[in-house]
Amino acid sequence: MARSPAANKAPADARRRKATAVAGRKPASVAGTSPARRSGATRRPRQSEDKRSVILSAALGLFSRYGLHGTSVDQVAARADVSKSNLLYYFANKEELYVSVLRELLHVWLEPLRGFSAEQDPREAIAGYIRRKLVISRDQPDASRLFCLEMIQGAPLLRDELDRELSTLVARKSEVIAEWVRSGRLRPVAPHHLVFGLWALTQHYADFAVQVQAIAGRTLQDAAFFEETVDNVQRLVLDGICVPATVPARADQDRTA
Amino acid sequence: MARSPAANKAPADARRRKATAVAGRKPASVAGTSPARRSGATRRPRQSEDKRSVILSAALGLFSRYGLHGTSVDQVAARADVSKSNLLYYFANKEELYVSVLRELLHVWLEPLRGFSAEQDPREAIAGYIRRKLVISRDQPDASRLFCLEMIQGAPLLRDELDRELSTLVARKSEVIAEWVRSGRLRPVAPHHLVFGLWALTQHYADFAVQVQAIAGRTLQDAAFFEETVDNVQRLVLDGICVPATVPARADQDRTA
DNA sequence: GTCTATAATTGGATAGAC
DNA sequence: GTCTATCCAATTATAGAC
Repeated sequence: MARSPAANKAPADARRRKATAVAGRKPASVAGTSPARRSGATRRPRQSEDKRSVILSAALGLFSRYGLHGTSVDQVAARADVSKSNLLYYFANKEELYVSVLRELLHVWLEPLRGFSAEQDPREAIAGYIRRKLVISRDQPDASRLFCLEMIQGAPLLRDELDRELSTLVARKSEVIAEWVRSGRLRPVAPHHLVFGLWALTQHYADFAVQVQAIAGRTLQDAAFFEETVDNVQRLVLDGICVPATVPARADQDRTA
Repeated sequence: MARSPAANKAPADARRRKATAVAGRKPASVAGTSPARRSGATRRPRQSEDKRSVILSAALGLFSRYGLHGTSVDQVAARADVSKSNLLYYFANKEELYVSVLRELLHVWLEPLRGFSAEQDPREAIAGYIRRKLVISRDQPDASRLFCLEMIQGAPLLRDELDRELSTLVARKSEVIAEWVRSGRLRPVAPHHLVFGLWALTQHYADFAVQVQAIAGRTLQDAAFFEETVDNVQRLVLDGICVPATVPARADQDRTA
């Protein structure tokens, strides 16, 4: 299967290109077989850029639903409104296309987390983070789903980035959370688990949208449901981890207490 | 896995229609000649049952990682230690095998939720539920992943069951949660969102095990990490939704307010 | 029930004209 | 850069002997 880079029986030169794309460490410069990859040094004509991004976006839509193997390049080409061979002019092969999509994803996906810093009020920072992540789940559900797909499958094509970019970022932000806890602004919580919980709670609404739809009858596309979701998730998390002082007094509950 | 006798029996005609919503594939004509499915009425020799379940379990392992399209029947056969054609004697085609796996899954997946009833103490019920779901995430991560995969893809082969079994069960249990809220034993929370949150928080550790491993360096297989996870998730959820009476230290809040 | 072919088709990738 | 026409590998599924 095409799962492991050099573990199949493709022709030699084709495999060479695949291995390069998959391993990802090396500067993915491919010998002049195809002009698909010659970035950086020379500027690319605008038209090419546009077409590439059209293809990438079509690919995202399909890969995120059917996976790498469930999607044919024909389908991507059709959706991007280019011919199959033209697509293969821009991306040397299917796997390179897939990885290209994934790379863009990782950036978007991590962006909201970069904002965390110890100076912020944890309640505001976390509430804002939840909202931002839910906005992404609402506006870019495909991205979330593809990321999830890739994780489920063991991230064979993203493992390097995972170990580097992602885990170092999380390590830094966990330190921020730990600082919030130390300074008494947050209840004791294992930072990693809080991060996992935030991801899980917010991405779920994109990844399991079908299930949410089946049960709640609505998805994040519905404005009211979106706000309802933001509110519920925020309260679930915050009222669990914030020190009691930061919990706004609820008059009715004070009366009953 | 659970060999429920009446679990997954579809009549021969179901085999014939294998047109799926999956990426616009056209139906492959199937001549309904294989004896793969003749159940219920006649008892099946034990050996057949055993072999079927061996195949199903092999299929789960592969489908859950690589998806329906990412897995070949050859691979399943190899993993189950049977020949490909022998496998196709037991399951008329690849899709029937896949659906058979999914059906068993849904049952396991929903089981813990059935326990909820209004008479229980919500705190105990929910804490117990979290632990049970995390046990499943630990012991049957493949099942969780395959379920997730199917959801991401829009559950094309499970949609009926989703709309029936799952959503009616959730509707009933949501009523239980609502009752807990009404009786003041739980903070105000939208039942659906609580259910989604519980699922998301617990299944995340199975579905994103690779990410958890990359960041935390451990998975639920590690006993200490498992208990740490149970504890953190329980606290996150419970201290968020339980009535303030169960939350210690309200005194300072009154002072600042 | 199990096996050895093999039919039948999909789909990734290339060649070469323009 | 783009297209048409292929090539060829991978796989599903079937036929039919034992």
